[in-house]
Amino acid sequence: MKPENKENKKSPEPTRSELEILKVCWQHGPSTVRFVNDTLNEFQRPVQYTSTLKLMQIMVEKGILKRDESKMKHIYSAAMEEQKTKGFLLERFVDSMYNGSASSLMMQLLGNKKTSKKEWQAIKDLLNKMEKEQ
Amino acid sequence: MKPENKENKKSPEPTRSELEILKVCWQHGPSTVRFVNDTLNEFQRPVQYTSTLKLMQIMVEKGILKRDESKMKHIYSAAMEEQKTKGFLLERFVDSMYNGSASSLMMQLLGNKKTSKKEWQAIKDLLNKMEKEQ
DNA sequence: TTGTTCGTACGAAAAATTTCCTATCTTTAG
DNA sequence: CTAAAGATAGGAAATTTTTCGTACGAACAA
Repeated sequence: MKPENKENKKSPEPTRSELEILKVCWQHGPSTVRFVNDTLNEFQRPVQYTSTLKLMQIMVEKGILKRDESKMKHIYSAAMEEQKTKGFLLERFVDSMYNGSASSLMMQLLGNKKTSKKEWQAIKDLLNKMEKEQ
Repeated sequence: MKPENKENKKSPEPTRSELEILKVCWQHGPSTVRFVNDTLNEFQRPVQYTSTLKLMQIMVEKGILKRDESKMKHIYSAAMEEQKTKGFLLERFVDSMYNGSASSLMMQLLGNKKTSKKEWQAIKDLLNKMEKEQ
């Protein structure tokens, strides 16, 4: 049996630029290259159309995006769910930075000035709610 | 006044490999290249001595590491505190992945199977403690 | 029809990151 | 003293990531 080198890719492991694109697709749903590129240019940084195109093509090869080629304007969408991917990345982040300790990360988060009172309240509410549901 | 191009580097922005090295320095304190390299080889992946050396030299240039050259075996240590750097990276992560919403991240974290009951309890305790101190 | 606009494909250049080879110096063992 | 081991420095190669130029087809307005 020849080793098919399509399924056994370990991790999606999006690069930084790929993540930018992924986020647009998550946020706006299936999109054309034009739309993604416009969005990046408006909210992130100047980037050429063909650069975005190329990256998105590569992401299809890697299995990070899917695309519908039935029409001329190809429609790209995230191949992996937002929640799953974010969860995976978060887990890696916690493992790598806080030795897998979620509460350590929490402490950092709460000690962070950028965490507003509103956020803090939201977190408390969330905890309370989960406690009740437990 | 000429712009001195030493202080106004925006972000430390360590790369993945640099972060590996940083973590060793944080965990074990000031270290020689030899020690860091041995540690990486034992716990991370095979890597040549001079590769680690080169990277650490670059990190000194970037201001990510400091070094004491007074003795032959240079001693490297993290230039930025662990907490500060982790906080910065966490903030970037939250901004990028959860639109800056710490509570969103929390939800993801708590929904994650990998967050054990022990962790969950620790988080609750932490929240309670902070509430009292507030 | 014809030319302009907008789309994809593809290769290659450019930039960033990572790895390692080689030279040279210091220390240490014999 | 000499050889071997271990250290740094620096350049260059290799890899990965990102950007873009060019070619060419499809749609569309005139």
